[in-house]
Amino acid sequence: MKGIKRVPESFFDREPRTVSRELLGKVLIRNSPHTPLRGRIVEVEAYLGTDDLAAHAAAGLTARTAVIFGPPGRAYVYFIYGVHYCLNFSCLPSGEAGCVLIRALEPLAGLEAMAAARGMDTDRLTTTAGRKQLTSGPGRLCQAFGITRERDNGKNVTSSNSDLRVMDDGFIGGKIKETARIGIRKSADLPLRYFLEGNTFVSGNRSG
DNA sequence: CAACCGATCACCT
DNA sequence: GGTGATCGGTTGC
Repeated sequence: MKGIKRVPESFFDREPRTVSRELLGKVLIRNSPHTPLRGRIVEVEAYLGTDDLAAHAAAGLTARTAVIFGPPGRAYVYFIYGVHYCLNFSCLPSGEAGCVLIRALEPLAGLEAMAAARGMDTDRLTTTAGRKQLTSGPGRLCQAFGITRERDNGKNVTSSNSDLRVMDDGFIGGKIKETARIGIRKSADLPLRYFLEGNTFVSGNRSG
């Protein structure tokens, strides 16, 4: 794997908004023995500390939110609507809350395994619309990468010991667009959603 | 201990 | 564009 660099833990030891912008274009990697999975991060949302009423951290430090208040660069995985998992990365040092929700990936490698994990026919991978179904949306990308709370919550995504990692392949993203976050009711007006403008794999209909 | 609610998706019209 | 599925975490009684 040439030209691919690890992302240091200090990358995540910053404000969620800063981490959000710089995460765009980075690569999420699942190292499973037979089929490594890779996807480029194209859409994220920042969730702030106890002041951000839309953030789980607003509930304070509980067993559920411990990862958000813990060290930076850890996977915070939660279960939502009784159906889906969502993947976040913790930001800021221990004792301070903040995280970034991963909302969409552009699939790069292991697409057939992702389709299998999602129960999709591999025939659909021949079209862009079909490939978009793999990882466009927080619940979808978790299913494609086999991400669950039981398996991944608390993992250090900057550690070479982890099978779930964030890497930098040198990709230079285009223009970053900011909008309000999706699917929340509280603090819904804050512009904390970030995505690569024009990228096909951004969730929803909006890509520019 | 019971009730409530949600950082979603797939399928329906 | 509308809505049901489905369940863990939190809160209030």
